[in-house]
Amino acid sequence: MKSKSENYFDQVFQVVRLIPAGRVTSYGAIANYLGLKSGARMVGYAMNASHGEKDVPAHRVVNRNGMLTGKHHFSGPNVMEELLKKEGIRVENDQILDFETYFWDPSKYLL
DNA sequence: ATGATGACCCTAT
DNA sequence: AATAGGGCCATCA
Repeated sequence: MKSKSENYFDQVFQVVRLIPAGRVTSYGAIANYLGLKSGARMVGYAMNASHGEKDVPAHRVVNRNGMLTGKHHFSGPNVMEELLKKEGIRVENDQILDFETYFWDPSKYLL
């Protein structure tokens, strides 16, 4: 059933898996790196499929605003921020503090 | 095939 | 500065 669609998600999974611990990135950054014309929306959709994957730290992926928009999609309501806190990232009110400091740009680091 | 939804982003007022 | 709306396109019913 997957066919080529799986390849599309695979691209996103690859990048997300490459995110170093203690770092975060945004959907738009991934979409930009992969050149996804679809926009950041499909990146988030791919993350939804990442639920079945194990090595896909979706908690390290947040929106452009550094806000944990997808925290509700995790196993628990506060799982995402808890994971980020364990990584050493400060999270408050579903938003990452010093987001720019922890931001990890794939097109810049993966180069 | 159409309609509706969505872990978003950008531009305009 | 803050708020509102539109656009992008893949997946589901």
